[in-house]
Amino acid sequence: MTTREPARPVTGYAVLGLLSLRPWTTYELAQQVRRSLHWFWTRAERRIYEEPKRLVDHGWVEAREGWTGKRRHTTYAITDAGREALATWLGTPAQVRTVEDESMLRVFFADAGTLEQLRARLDELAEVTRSRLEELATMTEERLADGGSFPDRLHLQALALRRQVDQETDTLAWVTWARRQTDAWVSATDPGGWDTGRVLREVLVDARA
Amino acid sequence: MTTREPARPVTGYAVLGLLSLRPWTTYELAQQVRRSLHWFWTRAERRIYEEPKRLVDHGWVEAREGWTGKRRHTTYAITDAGREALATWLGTPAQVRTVEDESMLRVFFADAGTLEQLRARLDELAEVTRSRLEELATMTEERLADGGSFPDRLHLQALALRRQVDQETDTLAWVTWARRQTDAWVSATDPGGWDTGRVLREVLVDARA
DNA sequence: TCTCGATGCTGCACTCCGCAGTATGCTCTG
DNA sequence: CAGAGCATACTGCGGAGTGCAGCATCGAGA
Repeated sequence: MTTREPARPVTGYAVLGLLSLRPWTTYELAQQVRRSLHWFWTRAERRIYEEPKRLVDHGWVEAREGWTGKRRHTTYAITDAGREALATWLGTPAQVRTVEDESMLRVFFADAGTLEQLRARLDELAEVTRSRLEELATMTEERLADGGSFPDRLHLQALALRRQVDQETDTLAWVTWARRQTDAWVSATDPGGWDTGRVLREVLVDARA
Repeated sequence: MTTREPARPVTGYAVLGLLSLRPWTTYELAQQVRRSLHWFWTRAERRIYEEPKRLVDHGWVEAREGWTGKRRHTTYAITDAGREALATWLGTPAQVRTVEDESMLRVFFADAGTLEQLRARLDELAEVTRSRLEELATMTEERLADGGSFPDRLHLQALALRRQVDQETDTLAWVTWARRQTDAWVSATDPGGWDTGRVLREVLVDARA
C-alpha cells in the first residue's frame, strides 16, 4: 500500500500485544497492564478501557459481549489483520525512552528549599525503590515456581524482569550514594568541603567507558 | 490557608524551578528544558511555551514584554510568592517515576515478530544509548572546564549527572547482555537451549540483595 | 541582495489523565 | 439469611500534554 496513514499511538500496539497472547475482557486487560506493561509503558486504567474500541475501528480486534447475570462485559480478541499490524510495528524503530521522575526534579531544584527536604525526598525514594524490588522478586518467584500464565513466553519475561530489576537496583545504588553525600553538606546551597570536581571527573570517566 | 486547591501539575514546578535560577525568555526556557530537564522530566516544547502563562495567573511569575526590532519576546521572572510555592512543593513527597520505553515494549512482545526484528531493536537501543552517554560526557566536561552557567549549583548538577550516566550505563549493560542471549535463540518464540530458569534465579537473587 | 538558520511564537486535532460516579456480582460473617 | 465489603465492569468530564504545521522577523554570510 502506498497511502501513509499516521502511525497509531503506541498505546494501541501495547494493548494489541496483550491481545495477541489471548482474548481478554477490558477489566482483565487493565489488571494485566498494571502487573506487567506498567513497568515500561505507564498508562492510566482509564485509557485501557478506551483503547480496544479504537482497535476495533481499525479491524485489528473483535469485540464480543458477554453477561454475568445482568452485568455486561466485553471480550476482545485479535484478528489476523491485528497480528499483521503488530508484526509490522515490531519491525519499526523505537522512539527514545522518556521518563517522568519527580524525585530527580526535586533533587535538581533542591537549592530552592532546605537540606532536610532534600534528605527526606532521597529517603522516600529509597523506600519506594525497595518495595518495587520486592514486588519484582515476587513476580520472578511466581514464574520460577510454575512458569506463570504464559510458560512459552518465559524467555521474554526473563529479559524484561532482568531489565526492571537492574533499573531498580541502579536507582537504589544511586540514592544510597546520594544520601550519604549530603551528610557532608552544610545546606542545600552549600556542599561544604564536598569535592564536586572529583565527582564530576568520576562521572566523566564512567560516561566514556 | 485552609482551602486545598488541587495540586498544580508538576510541569508548572519544573518551569518555576528554572525561573528560580534567573529570568528567561520562553525560547531560552525551551532550550534549557531540552538541555537539562528533558533527561528526567520529558515535555514537548509546545508545553513550555504555555506553562509560564499559567504561572502568571497564579502570581508565581511576572511577564515582561521586550522587543528585538519588530519581534516581540516575553521574559518571565519568578515572584516571592513563586519562590514560596516552589519551596513548599519541595517539601511534598514525589510521585513514583514513570517511563515510556518503546524498546522494552517491542522486546516484551517480540514473539509476535521475528528474531531478526528483536535483534535489530536491541542494536538500535545500544546505538542510541551510546550517543546519549556521549552527550552526557560532553555536558560533564563543560561543567568541569569552567563551572558552566550556574557554578553554585554544581553540587546538584553533579548528583543529577551521576544519576543520568548511571542509567545509561545500566541500559547499555542490559542491552549488550540481552543481545548476546539472543545469539543462542532459534526464533523469537523458541529460545532453544537457553536456560531461562537460571536467568530467573539470578534475577531473583539480585532483586532480594 | 538573497538565502538560511536561529528566534519566537500560535492554532488545531488529538492523546491521555485523574477523579468521581454508577451498578452488579460474590463471599464471608454474625 | 441479611448485610457488609470487596471485585467486577465500566462511563463522563474537564483539563493536561503532544505533534505538526504554520507564520513572521532577525542576523550572518555568500
